[in-house]
Amino acid sequence: MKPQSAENGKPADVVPTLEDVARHAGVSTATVSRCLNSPERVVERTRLKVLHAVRELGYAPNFNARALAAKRTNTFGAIIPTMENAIFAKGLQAFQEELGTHGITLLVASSSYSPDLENDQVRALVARGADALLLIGHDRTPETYAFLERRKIPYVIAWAYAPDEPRLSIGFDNRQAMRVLTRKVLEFGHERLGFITAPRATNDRARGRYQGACDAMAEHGLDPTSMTVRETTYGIEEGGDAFEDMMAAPAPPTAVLCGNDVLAAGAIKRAREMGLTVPQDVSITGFDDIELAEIVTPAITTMHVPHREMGRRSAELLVGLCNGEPTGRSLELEASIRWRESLGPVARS
Amino acid sequence: MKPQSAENGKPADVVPTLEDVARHAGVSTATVSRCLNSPERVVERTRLKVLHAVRELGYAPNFNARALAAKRTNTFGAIIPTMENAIFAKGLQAFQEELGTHGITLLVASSSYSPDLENDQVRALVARGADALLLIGHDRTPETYAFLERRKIPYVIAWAYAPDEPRLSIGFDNRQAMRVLTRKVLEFGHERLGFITAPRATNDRARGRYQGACDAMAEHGLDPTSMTVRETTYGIEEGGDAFEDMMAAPAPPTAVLCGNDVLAAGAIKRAREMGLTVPQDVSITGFDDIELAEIVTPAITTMHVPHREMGRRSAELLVGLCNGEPTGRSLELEASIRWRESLGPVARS
DNA sequence: TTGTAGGCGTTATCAG
DNA sequence: CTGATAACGCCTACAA
Repeated sequence: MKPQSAENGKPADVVPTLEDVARHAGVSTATVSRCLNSPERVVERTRLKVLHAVRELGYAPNFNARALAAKRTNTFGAIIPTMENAIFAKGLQAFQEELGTHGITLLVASSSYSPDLENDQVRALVARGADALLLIGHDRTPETYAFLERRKIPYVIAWAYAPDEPRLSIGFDNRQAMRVLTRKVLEFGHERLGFITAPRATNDRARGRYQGACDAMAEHGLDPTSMTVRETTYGIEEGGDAFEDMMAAPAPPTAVLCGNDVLAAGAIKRAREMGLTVPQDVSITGFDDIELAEIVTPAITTMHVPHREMGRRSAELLVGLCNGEPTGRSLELEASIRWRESLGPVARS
Repeated sequence: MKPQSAENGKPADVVPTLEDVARHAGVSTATVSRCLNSPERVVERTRLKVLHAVRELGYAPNFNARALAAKRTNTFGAIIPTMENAIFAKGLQAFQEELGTHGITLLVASSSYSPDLENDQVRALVARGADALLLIGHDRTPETYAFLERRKIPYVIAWAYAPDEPRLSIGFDNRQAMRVLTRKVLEFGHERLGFITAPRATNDRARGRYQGACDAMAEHGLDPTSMTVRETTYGIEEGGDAFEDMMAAPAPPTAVLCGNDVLAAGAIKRAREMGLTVPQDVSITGFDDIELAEIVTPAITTMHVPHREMGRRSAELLVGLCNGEPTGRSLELEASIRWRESLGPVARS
């Protein structure tokens, strides 16, 4: 069965190319190309003719061929650790919106918190012609950084601003933020603290947050090592398990700090199931301020991070970089506490 | 400043090409290409030599060029209405996992529930060489369908199985599912129902769910038009607003059905803020069974949809289609009620 | 088993 | 303002 024609009588299953359009319009391929890319460089009459042919044939430029020839794709890539929860959704949304105003398309990949997978994703995105990349946090394999440098791909690190990291980053100081939050917890009179964190080995944000809590304890004259720590993967259930486990100790914490809101939501849920009242029996705090934090009962007192601002600024910076602007500066944004209901004074024992 | 050399003394800022590798290894480009794509067709000795050169130069194939020449990208695309909440996350995850086992990469785009935007995304993905597409629901512009047909792009529609739709789809019957859920609500003695739905104009799932509720009412001898309906965009707050508005009526509903869990979560939250107890004062049901449904207090009685199964099956079907298997059949999956706490008997008045 | 060479669909450089 | 024509980086018959 040979390619024939569609029901409308037009040639159908041949994907029209520039050349088809050119022939159809009686001009050269170069002219068609110009019509599409810099319409002002061709006279109205020809332009109309060409545009007509384009419509007639249902022509759409082949992106791959274009990228190959033009060495620019107007596509940026973003690699986030996970799409499973909303932690990065809002920031990414803002990133995309800002890119949109510059006519740039966004490709998203998720690494499942695996540096090796992230490395693959970076290569895949770059191989696809991504002009620039948005990355989350500083921790990644040296190979990835080496690859990025060698290919001279502009990239920015979001969700983390660390004063001592050399790379271009836009975000907040995770360590400092958690230190501030922990101080508040301590000011409520809590002395036995618990800390539930995501795996820290390859996650500088999680590490920073943990260290921030330790900082605050030390400041307060408490021994950081007295803090009960549970490390667990993301997830409501996981957070709950860690919490339950922690509360089974002879002298359980009176306040449990969670490295993120998902974990905190899990802890709160489990507390309820265990018959504990939050914050009367135990205080729980979160981090990130995703929608979940407001929904849960009691609502989570958490650290609000500037999701949208990070996304928007990252886009601006990257666009600038691609247009040859001198490499911008890292940008520190503010995170601030959102007071809600899950943190209260220590219970009298 | 001219391209010089990196710290390791190797040429650096030139992106290595097949030809570079070939020269470096003392073979032809064809051989290098074979080493990468069908290693078994080249003897060990040469292969090692080539692989060494590849590593040495940090070579990574240019995807666009490859796609251009091979006319196959091993890339599928998925366009979902939103990434802002978790509704599609789990299914997409499963889709991606299944594709991964076939060596296929996934590109994701989100349409913000706009058919026009979706049309753009489809074209963008196809222009980028997507071999196949995952789409959500049946509603989209005729242009989009026409484009897909003309380019002969395999695609499958997920999240919706409608017996009377001709296109290949994998999902559940939204209408039937909501009808079942509504029946249960009615069996609890509720007669004044409220319905909060996402915009139905360009969303067949939302429409189906609404109709299902009407079906059940009619079955039950109730007038479907007596149901209070509020249509609102996705979002916790929006759901809350719709709920509050609805409850302000002289004879407010005793049970409010929500088109999805996000809306239901908003309703529950607002109910609490209004001093209403769920389900004693008013029952609320959701749809989708995303994580949120379990977290909220009270936990939402909702319709569980086969997220992962839809994702996995869609991937299998699409892979088959790309390998020239005869076009598969649409597949209806089951949705079933998850009983939790937000639905109870009608209050005595 | 390996090399040669043509072509994939665009863009960009130069003449005309 | 428009038309040849040479890249772009890779794949794949076809030959050797």
